[in-house]
Amino acid sequence: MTDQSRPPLPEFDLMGFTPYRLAVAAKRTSEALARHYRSRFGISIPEWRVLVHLAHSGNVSVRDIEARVAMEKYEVSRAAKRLEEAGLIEKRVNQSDRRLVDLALTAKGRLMMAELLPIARAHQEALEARLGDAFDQLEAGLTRLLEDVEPVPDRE
Amino acid sequence: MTDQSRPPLPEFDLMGFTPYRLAVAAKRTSEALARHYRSRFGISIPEWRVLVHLAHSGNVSVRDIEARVAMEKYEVSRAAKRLEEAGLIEKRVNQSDRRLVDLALTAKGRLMMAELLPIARAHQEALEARLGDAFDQLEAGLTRLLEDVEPVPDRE
DNA sequence: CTCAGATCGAAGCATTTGCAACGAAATGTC
DNA sequence: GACATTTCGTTGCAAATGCTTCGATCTGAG
Repeated sequence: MTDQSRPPLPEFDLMGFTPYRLAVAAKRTSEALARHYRSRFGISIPEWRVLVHLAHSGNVSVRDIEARVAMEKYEVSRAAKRLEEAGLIEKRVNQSDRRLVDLALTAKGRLMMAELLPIARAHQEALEARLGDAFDQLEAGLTRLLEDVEPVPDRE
Repeated sequence: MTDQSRPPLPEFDLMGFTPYRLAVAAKRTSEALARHYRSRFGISIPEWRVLVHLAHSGNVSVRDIEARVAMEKYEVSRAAKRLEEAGLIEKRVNQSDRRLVDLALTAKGRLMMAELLPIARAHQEALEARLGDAFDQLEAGLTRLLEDVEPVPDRE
């Protein structure tokens, strides 16, 4: 019943499977920084993404962030809720369209980001330095991949 | 209080941040296939990884899989539990070391993988074809990244 | 103006995840 | 052999996630 050799299964190497490799690479490269802002500020990755977006885009709605960052709207909504509870952002109903909620960093949030962004940048630079030439190749590949592969094909 | 312009925050572009780009790339490239085996067989990504490993490695323990695939042992354990319940693998206590649990595909599991592996391979080939030259660059970058960046640095 | 339909964001609910603690079994020490 | 230590795998519990539904608001047609 646990026959592992009868009909020869097609060879398939997970280590050479690009989606898998990308997942591992994503996890490894984000681990160190994520751990940092997690232990230092209690921030999760979705929250971090929202914060970064707010850091250079002033007032934006949940919808705006959903459109730009690769996040579902409920992720943005929940991240925003936690960030508001933590006093890092402020939510305000947009007066010209009251369905929209404008998000903006509070002073506290700005302070935190002022500390965090340089660290993130340093991480990026460290990664670039470590990979050397391979970094440019990686980026070229990623650029092609991200521009080409549809965001959500959504077929069954 | 929602002052978004006072102390000029460092510029930081999330779209150019490699960990973010990798995460998006990983999600997009795995989406289509994951949806496929999910709707067709009710398999999740962790389960898929365990299955692939078993497909070409005969009897292995949870520990073995944890070491090879980028998964925590509890993920492997839980995936194995679900796969056993689904009748796709069999768990058997290793007789020479009874702490170990040997995992192996059942006939049903082998049959499923015989159908799934060619599809996965086709996805891989489609991706390679679509990216063209950029694929080789991507792979070169990933190879460097994966061999170089430590699995779990684990510093505070 | 009225009302159907679309859009925005929040929330309920079931499932999954991460972490820590645990029991069982093996190993090493005396 | 007795006992502390380590290894293996599982599980309890709290938190996070994904999906769907919901209410509120806006838009457009008549």
